[in-house]
Amino acid sequence: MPELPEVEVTKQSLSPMLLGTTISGVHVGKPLRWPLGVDPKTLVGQTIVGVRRRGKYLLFDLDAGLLLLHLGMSGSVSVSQQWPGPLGPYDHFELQTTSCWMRLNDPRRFGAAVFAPSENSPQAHKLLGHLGVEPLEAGFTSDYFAAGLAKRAGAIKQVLLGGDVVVGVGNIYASEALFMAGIRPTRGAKRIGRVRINKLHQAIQTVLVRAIALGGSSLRDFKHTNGEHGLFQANSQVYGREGQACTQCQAPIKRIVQGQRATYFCATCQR
DNA sequence: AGGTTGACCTGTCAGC
DNA sequence: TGCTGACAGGTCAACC
Repeated sequence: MPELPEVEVTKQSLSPMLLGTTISGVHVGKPLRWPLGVDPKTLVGQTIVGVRRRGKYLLFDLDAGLLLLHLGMSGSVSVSQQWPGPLGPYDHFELQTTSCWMRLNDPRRFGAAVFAPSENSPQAHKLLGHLGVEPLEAGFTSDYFAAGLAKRAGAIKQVLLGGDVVVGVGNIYASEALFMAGIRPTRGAKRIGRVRINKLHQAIQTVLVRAIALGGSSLRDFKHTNGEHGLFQANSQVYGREGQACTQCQAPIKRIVQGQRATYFCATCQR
């Protein structure tokens, strides 16, 4: 999915429903990417005192510990205040609280629900420890971004996806931000001039903020907690538009593969 | 140490 | 209609 905007939109809708409620039941379905790491029963009785996002992880602060949810490629979360019926074949994790049910539905099972005793525990550190700065927080300055890119010889698209310089920029928004900044996805990160780095820094924030406002993208099966699809898809400038005319210059959009992932760009507008 | 590749798992869609 | 292969939002571990 689930890039930063989708996770952020999910967090925003989950938060008011879950905050302050107490877990009364936990159901674990088929194995996800990682095991929960604790007997589900130990979560019962704990109150959800915080709902946060870090990169593409949803974090639920409990009285004693932290629950991390990742949506992988195909995950989505639903919450409802009435019993949503029996678990479906792809509902692999469910939290029942004193006022609602929350389910993680994930056909491909690349997602995960993991318990960590604290944010500083090894369990949490393994997943969160290497993450770069949040693109929409104050730490993401263009100076920081330029310093991060200066150390990286690899293609800028793959550095963005790596998540150790800046988190949350996934395959769709990496293509979109690079188009907005006029930078070719294959360009070595350290070979981008400062003026263009500033443009990319701005483009990443613009693309993400816009996507959040539109409710996240919805290329396939992403759904919000209320079951509605996002609207970003209709706003895509390059992603998924191979062969179609560039919105700036009319040249056909190209598709290449980098690191086994599809990249879309305009060979005229992006250098 | 940074860069690259494979693996995880299953649904959908295009093409024959 | 049915089968096969390509492809899909992510990210870690294991290599060079």
